Amino acid sequence: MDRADFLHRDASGKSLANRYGKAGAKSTVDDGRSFHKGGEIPYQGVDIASLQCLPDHLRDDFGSTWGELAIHMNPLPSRTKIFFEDDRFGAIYAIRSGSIKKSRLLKNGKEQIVGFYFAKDIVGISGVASQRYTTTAETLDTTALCIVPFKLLEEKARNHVATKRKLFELFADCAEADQKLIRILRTKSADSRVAAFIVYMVNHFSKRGLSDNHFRLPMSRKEIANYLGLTMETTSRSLSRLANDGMLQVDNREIRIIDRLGINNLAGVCFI
Amino acid sequence: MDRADFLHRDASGKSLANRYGKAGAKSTVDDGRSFHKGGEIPYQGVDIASLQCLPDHLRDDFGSTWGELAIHMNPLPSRTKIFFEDDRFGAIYAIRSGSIKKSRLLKNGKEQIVGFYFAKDIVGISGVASQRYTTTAETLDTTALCIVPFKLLEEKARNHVATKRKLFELFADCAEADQKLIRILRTKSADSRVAAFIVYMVNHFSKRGLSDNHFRLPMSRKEIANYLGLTMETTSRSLSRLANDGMLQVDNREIRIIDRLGINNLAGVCFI
DNA sequence: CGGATACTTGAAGTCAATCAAATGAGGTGG
DNA sequence: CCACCTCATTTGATTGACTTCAAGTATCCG
Repeated sequence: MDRADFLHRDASGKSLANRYGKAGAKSTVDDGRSFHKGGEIPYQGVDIASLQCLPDHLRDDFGSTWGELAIHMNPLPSRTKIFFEDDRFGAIYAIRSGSIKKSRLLKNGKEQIVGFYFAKDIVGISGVASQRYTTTAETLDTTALCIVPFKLLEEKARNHVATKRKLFELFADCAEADQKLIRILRTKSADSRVAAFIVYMVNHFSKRGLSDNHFRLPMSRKEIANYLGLTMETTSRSLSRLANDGMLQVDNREIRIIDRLGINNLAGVCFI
Repeated sequence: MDRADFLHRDASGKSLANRYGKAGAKSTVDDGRSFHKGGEIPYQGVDIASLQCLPDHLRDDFGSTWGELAIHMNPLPSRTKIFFEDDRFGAIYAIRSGSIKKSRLLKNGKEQIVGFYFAKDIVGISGVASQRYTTTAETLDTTALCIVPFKLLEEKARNHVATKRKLFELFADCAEADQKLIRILRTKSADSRVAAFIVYMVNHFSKRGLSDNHFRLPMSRKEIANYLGLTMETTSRSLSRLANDGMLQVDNREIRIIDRLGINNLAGVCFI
């Protein structure tokens, strides 16, 4: 079985998450090992105690709250599915680098993108309520993850108030992301939606210590359009318009913000 | 202080929920008593053990899981605020009869309606993560509620697996409602959005033992439009069109479904 | 280099927002 | 009980924005 078969679930195959979902706390490491077995990316062992594994805001005062629970994974290639909608829930995933899109498969076979996630984000938590992942997660470029088996986390949360609180926060973040998308989709103007998307992206990146005026989009125009409830053409035209109006420089997927105030005003309509 | 002043928060006033939020498990009953103090609706005492208070699906095999935690309230008049966005979270509310809308206040003072709720629904649970209500809840007509102080519920959930599971379910329902709205808002056609709304309403009612082909809308066209991301005029026109096409009978707020299949097909676009 | 895919741009049509006005329903006070 | 007022709703006409269909250009990857 080659890696593509393994990672991209077919009729009989199982996604990464499904394997982790079935793993007890004890056997998690072994499953982590088997995940990359025979893959092009060699498995280099589990860095159980790695503090680099998890984002700063997930460490407690001793610097180790979740690090000791997390399994440090080697980078996954672009367009790798991490878990599928309706897969049994078993772990949450912290992004160390790269990017992920979350989507739902509609009954007509089309996908509905419900969010984009980047370094220091956590994905998969929304599955805890129903014990199944509510979305499919897929890498947009080479992406390094930490797997945090939920059973361990839950156990820790039982006696550790800070962990419990953090779990609740992650939950609240999920809901807030949905509300943000609802606000965007209620906005009529395509330009405002696109501006809101750009502002969201740059805020997200700058909050994480990256440049506050330029970044590279890891997703296609089609995917942006899908997320924003527009067509690819309209999204492209909006970006061109924003560039023509001197608000942005657009060079393929490289975006540079020229008129931050203008963009904010335009995006503001989404959040008024 | 008259009731209107008390229920509709002004600069110094507090909503019902804020009072409950500050109440400990012990003093909840007293706060419940004080809520109606001086109001036109006389307070008749707390029906602690009332099994009628909560919907069937919130009872365990012994018929009393949540009933013993709930405070049975007298009906509130139409257009009464139950809790406000950002109020301190303290209790969840089970609707016995009537209807509620949940909304968020946008920065420009406009409201954004995010959901409608009816008998046997639960509202307020989304506040648990951030310990603040994430929306404002308001009755649309005369509405009878049960208040379930969350501290008691949480305590029960600690040792009672079924309660814990039910809490998770309620959480998942919240998220699912958001996803439903996202699907609707991504739908281009106004007719499809309105059809989806009608289908949602009738399904909701028929699942709860009411008629599966007619019902009365408790909310205005403006509120439907707000929820669906349309204007009032477009919503009205869509309803007229559906009526003209022989799918519905519309008499003011009374709706009767004539062509269930046609409506479903049209609405289906929202859920494909 | 060549094929495929991603992206941009153009032209035309459709549909919802907007502005405007008329009608209908509900509530109030005489 | 009716006149009157207010607010909700419907309906009409117009305008503008987004989609759609179509063609051309750029970029990526072997």
